[in-house]
Amino acid sequence: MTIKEIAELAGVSRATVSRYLNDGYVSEEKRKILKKVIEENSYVPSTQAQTLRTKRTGTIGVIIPRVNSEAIGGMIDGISDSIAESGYRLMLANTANNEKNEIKYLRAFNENFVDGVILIGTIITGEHKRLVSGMNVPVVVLAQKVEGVSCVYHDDFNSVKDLTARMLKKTDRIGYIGVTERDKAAGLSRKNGYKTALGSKGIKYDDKYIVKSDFSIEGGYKACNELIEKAPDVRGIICATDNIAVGAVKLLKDRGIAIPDRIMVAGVGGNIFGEMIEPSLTTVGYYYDACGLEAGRLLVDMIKGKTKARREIKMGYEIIVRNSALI
Amino acid sequence: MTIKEIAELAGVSRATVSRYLNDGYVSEEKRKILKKVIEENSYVPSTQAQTLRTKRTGTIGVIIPRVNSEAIGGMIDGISDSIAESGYRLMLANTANNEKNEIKYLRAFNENFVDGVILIGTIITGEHKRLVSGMNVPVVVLAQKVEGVSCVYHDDFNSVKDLTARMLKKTDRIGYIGVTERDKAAGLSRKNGYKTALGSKGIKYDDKYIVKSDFSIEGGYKACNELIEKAPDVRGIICATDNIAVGAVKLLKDRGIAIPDRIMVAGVGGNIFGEMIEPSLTTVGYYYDACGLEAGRLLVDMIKGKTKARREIKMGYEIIVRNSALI
DNA sequence: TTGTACGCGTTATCAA
DNA sequence: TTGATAACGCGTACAA
Repeated sequence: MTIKEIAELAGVSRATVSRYLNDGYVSEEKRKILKKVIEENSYVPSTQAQTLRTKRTGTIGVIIPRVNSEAIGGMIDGISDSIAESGYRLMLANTANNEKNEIKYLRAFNENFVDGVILIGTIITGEHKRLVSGMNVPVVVLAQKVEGVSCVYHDDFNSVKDLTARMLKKTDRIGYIGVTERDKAAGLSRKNGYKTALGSKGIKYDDKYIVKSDFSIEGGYKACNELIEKAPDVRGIICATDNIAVGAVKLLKDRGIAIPDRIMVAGVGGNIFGEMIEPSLTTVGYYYDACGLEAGRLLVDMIKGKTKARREIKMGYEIIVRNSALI
Repeated sequence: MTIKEIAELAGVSRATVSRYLNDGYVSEEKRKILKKVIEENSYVPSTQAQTLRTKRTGTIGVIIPRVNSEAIGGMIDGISDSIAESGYRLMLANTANNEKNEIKYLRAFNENFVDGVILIGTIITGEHKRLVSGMNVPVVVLAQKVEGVSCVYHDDFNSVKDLTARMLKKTDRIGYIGVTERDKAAGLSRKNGYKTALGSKGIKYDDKYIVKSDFSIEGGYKACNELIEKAPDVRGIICATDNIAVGAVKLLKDRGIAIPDRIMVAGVGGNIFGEMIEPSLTTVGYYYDACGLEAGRLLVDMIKGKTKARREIKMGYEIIVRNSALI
């Protein structure tokens, strides 16, 4: 079914059908006929043809590093909700943790397909920034703060600072298991939060208490082992992610070290499995759904031209105290 | 940049540019010029216009109940991989666990946007089946077996039958915590697996050992309590999902019942958190990634017309024995 | 091997 | 209030 056939069936011109569907500047009489004909033939306009004419695709592209993650799942849920409200569709591009793919999809989205892009970032390189600045559709970066680009991000810095400060009330000897600082959010900001908390209490930052891990549970396991070898006097451990914290807890249990009595452990992320493990995990919770919602709204505003000005939205957090660190 | 502008810049006709981009029936000389002009202007053809002409959108629609789940995440990863190989894009429709939304998106995908649809199903109603049969793009149902429709699904029946059979070597008094049987896969098939295993050993199916839960951890917690009240002599529990099993484990621990010595517990799904909890969870693992991969390939074959015949693909499973049931 | 000309299904302009 | 008609960007018979 095309608009032409509908027009013929209804005995009007294509233009009238189009008007009926859009502005609605049509006489009551023809309106009735059209309603009937369209319903009977269950006619739906071709999105492609519409896009060709109007340059509006009605879809939003979301670039994600992977889909199999609670945090990302939550953010996508939020995005889905907010853009569905505004009648947009969602197109997902999964980069499988490959920076090159991010660039590729940014390019693709820039040329076609979408009216706007949400990039759930991990590592944002100079090339990313350049590309994003030059895009001809609006872009919102999610979960990373990027100078000069609209973004919605978690308060990685203050949340870890808070977490560390609370643990500092129990002990001065706190270690840190971090991740690559190329990831500004999970790597750099969280570590800075830890450092700043130490500084506020006049404690000197000491490399002896710092180790690095990848994002896996096994990574956390190994890193924790390294840490307690380097710094046997450590009494608390802040882990940059919950995954790492789970690995750390495992290692400590395997070595017969009492949690939290001998060593406290805390993670970051608020993952659901934190409350399933033994002991349950003290952590920082972020509002993933709300972040996605906010990003979706911001982007839709930008698309509709409501918001000319760039915006940076920093979201809140909550400290979730459980048994691995009673702080 | 349009094909017309490129043509002018290169001093050829639009048709030649189009041929260069598609069939490639162009002289070496013009080929060189075109390559240069196209690169210099970083020209990319408009997908909408292409679609309008060719009726091919180059994208595949995936309808999912929610995104925040390990199983679904794994399947999407698999789909992404396989369709990216074939040059298709992926469009995601999140129904937020609402059957009405599934119908809505099926309709939308049928009219526009996509060359094929993958439906990750939970509850498949008659309306679903009718709609799917009448679609004018190919459809593959994932994670549910649907008569008369191409589908890729887990072996819910045999996996739970196996699991139960192995537990039956330790005890005859096995309870079952199930979910709604409107979900044919997680509800009906798994329960039938349990029943059949009992039958094979000549044990009479007894309602006393059966309770029902929703899909949540809390649901499992409550259901398990109900079960041990109804059947205090139960020595093993099969849970329809890992989530439920986690709740059950929690309840038993709270009531001071030793796992697995007094009561064994097993789940279904192979979720990662099963190995984090204490005791670690015996479960059935499915190959989510592989399922998604298979579904993607099947759909692409159907789109390209290679596979006229409907196919039903049943995927394998593995029993993962951990500490909650040493079977 | 190349170019002309038409059509895909819409929306937008303009004159009636 | 309506209808002709052009235009969006592309692919493809067909003729050259």
